Amino acid sequence: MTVRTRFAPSPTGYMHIGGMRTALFCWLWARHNRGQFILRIDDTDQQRNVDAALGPILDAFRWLGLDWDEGPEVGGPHAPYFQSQRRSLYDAALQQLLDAGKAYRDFEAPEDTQSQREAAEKEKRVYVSSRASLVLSQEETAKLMAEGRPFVVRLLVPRTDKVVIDDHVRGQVEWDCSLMPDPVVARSDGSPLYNFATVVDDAALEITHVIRAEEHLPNTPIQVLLHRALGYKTPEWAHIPYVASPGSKEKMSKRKIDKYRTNPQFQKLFELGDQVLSRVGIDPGSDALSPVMVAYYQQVGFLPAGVLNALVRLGWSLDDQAEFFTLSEMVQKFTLERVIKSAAGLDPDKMLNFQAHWMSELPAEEKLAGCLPFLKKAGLIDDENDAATRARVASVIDLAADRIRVFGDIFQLDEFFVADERLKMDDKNFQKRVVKPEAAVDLLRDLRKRLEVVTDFTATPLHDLLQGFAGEKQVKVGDVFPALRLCVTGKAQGADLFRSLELLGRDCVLGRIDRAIGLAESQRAG
RNA sequence: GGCCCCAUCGUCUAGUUAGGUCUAGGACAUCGGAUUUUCAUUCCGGUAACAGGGGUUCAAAUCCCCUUGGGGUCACCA
Repeated sequence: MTVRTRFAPSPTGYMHIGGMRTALFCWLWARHNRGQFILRIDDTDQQRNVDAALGPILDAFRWLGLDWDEGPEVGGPHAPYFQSQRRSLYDAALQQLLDAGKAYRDFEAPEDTQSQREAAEKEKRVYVSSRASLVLSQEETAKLMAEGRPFVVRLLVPRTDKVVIDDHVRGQVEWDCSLMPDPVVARSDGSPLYNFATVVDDAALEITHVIRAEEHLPNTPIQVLLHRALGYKTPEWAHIPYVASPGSKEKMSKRKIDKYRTNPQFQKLFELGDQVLSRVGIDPGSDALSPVMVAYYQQVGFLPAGVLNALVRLGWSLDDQAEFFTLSEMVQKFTLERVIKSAAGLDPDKMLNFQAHWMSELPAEEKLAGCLPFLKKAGLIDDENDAATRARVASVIDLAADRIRVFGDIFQLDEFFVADERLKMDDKNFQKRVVKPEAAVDLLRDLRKRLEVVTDFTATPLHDLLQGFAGEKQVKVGDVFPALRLCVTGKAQGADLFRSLELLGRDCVLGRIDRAIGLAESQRAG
């Protein structure tokens, strides 16, 4: 048997991080078994704009490197892969159910059904369908139809049956059919409902394993009944836990983003994200892009490897040790058997840690390729292809070392790209290190003279020079180094000071010292 | 409320199927310390969990029951 799994997104305009985890598990199970992974678009409820709303979803798959064997763009033997284009299949299946007497036309007014439901609830009684339309004779039914009386089609639930599944994650789960209302399978306009279309398609596409989030568990008995009624072989089920928001068991949701902003576990990620996004021209406060969406991580400069690793470890583990997995290792080692049952909260800190790990493994050339677009978007460089620019960026990346966890972290080193007059000063520390200490400005002036004449403006001689200078002046290096750093980078801390000086170059360093001295003097005067 | 699911450090998890090797392991976070005259990294170390109650058993985190708690879902949405 060839394993075939599917992921069936609705075109919503964005890819949910939790949905992505579900998709990843589907994909991994298919690949692990050398089977096929199918993308099917559940757009029965959509009108236009399917293309626009689908784009970000396909982009997310492409970005993470999850390919699909059948589906949009690639087609396949069971095309089309949009439910909106498969109507004839549903119509035929509907007719089949009706002909076999396994479904019936329900002429009951929706309000009546609703009030029965409410009455049952009030009386603490289980609600099941009245089936009033079931007693109608063929003639009566035909008459009502001829009159144009609206009806829905309901599956006739075999009330004495039980549905038992052997779920790959949850084990045996069972439902008593006597407690189930007859589910609607077709609306009054004849269009199929989710549960029905899904079953028809899962069978038609020969899906062997339905792997989906556990929120679908209550749909399962209905779908099993539908499979049976249509004479299909039921697929195997695996209901995986949904992705919860950090530190909770609540399903992660796009609408709760304001709440997440105040969640301490989300703090570092938001800080990082806000900082990067504001530089690349995206409003960090807007909910058009948030950590609930896969695109967020891409825009902030995460690696697919980092996101993938974080996702796979959410609800799945190999053993008591392994944390890091490449995609191909995941394919090799993933099994449904080792998926956990309980909901797993997204852990942004751990995600950042996975990310940092894979970034540190990334070859320099790829780091460069990743950082360039960020600098370009922020207007910090002009031409990504210019050899000199690339060389400079490469040097900065090398200097930054593991300070770059996401590509957007390159902005931490923006002093290497901004013009001198636009260098932002960390005012608080500038006050403390340069403006307030009496001797600081004089010291900087003397230092400037030395820097002006030093023959070899590279890290090691510069280090020796500074060291000697401090000794000579009888001051602590702690009084000189930080002040100099503030003057030339605007920051209180950062990458190696001497390599920074070398990379900045003599002219730049001298100019920035002058500017800082001027700034300090005017602040002292003021 | 009905139905269903879940329950180990703050978080992600190992251990539960085949009870003993678990004085409960790892990772992230956190706190200390070392290295780096900054920051980051790296390295060492610390704090920290079997929801509660009953059984079964020589022995229970592991099996059974109850309680509590958390969650999902209850549409002519998907």
